[in-house]
Amino acid sequence: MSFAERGYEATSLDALAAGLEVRKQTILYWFPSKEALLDAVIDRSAADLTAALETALASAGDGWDRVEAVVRSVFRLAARRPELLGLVREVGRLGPPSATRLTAALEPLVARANDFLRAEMDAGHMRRHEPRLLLLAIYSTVIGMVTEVGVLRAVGEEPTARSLVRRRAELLDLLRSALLVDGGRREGDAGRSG
Amino acid sequence: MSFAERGYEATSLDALAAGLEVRKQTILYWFPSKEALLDAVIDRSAADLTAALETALASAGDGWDRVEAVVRSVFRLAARRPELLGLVREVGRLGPPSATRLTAALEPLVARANDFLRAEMDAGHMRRHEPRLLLLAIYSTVIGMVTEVGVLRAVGEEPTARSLVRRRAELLDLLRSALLVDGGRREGDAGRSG
DNA sequence: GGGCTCACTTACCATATGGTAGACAACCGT
DNA sequence: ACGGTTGTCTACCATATGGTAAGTGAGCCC
Repeated sequence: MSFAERGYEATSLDALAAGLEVRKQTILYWFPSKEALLDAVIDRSAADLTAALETALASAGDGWDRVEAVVRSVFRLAARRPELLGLVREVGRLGPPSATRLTAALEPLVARANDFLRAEMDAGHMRRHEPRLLLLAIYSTVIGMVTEVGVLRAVGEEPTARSLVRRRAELLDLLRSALLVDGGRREGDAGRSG
Repeated sequence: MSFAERGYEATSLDALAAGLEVRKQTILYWFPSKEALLDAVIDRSAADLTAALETALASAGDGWDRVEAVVRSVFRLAARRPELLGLVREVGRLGPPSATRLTAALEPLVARANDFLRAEMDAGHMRRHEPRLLLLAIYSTVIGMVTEVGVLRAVGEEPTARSLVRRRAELLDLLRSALLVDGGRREGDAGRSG
């Protein structure tokens, strides 16, 4: 869906319909309004995203493997269905009520990630951080590495498939260094342990 | 400028004019078109951003201090002039030609950052990474930590001033772990200094 | 075959938008 | 005092947009 590429406001129903080789009224027959269409797209995307991550996590091991599985899954989506991640980005920008809908749909994933991170920290595998802020940071980085085509070009990297692989490797490297305890240490020892 | 908040397409000249307590035609008198206005805003924002970072860097020390100075500067901007960073995000999303204009205006900063990172890596202070991709990652994380209000709420953090300080601390912590050699494990080659 | 629903279409509309044309008042140097 | 410039305004306009109303034809059920 080109809501993700051109942006919601910039995408007219006529343009959308033309892309589907259909008249605008056909869209309004299936969806009562443009916003309802967006909601439907959000629901569908959230479901797809959840399914993809769920699948990836199902066959993943423990600990760091799970982080890596999620990242790889997201990058696979970036290659196969870039609109999906673009939509997440776009909806986040639109703010309520659409953003609320999306975050609500993804809340279970967030909660799981939160619990996971906390558990890993408690187990001493990961450095201590505020899990919520850590999630925000990881989210931003991953989405950015995957969707920021403009910035990518600005730093002189063309958004090819090969580049995507490089970015994935780079990102995993960074995350490992940032998160894993045995991937670095030395910081003021974690004061507050639950 | 509310281009940053509501988005370029979603911001009408009338709305803009109303905010300025002026008629739309006054805007079109000073700027020949809406896009010209955007360009002007971009130029101004890029200049302000550059000035802010330049100032921060001028009184910063060496090595990691410089990264920290930049991050602190960006967070200060986030508190004082949130539209500035919002605009960067928005323009990045708009794509060419506006994005090209912005990236061109910020290119000197990018080049400097690139050189800096490479030098730090060569000196063995930072882990080896592709500087360009590293920049992309840092950019995404910083902008995200500062502008992703929706995601912030989604993870259960209210975007207050206090939260901003927490986010800054968290981000600096993460960056230190991720980037610094002595903040992490033994990386293959690069002889670790100090 | 008549009625009915379904998927989709054409016709149309109210509104909002970016932009043009030109009036009008304040201010200027002479 | 006056012609010109400057900044803002009112009056319009062409177009695009989301949405409503009203068909139209294919398939189906009896």
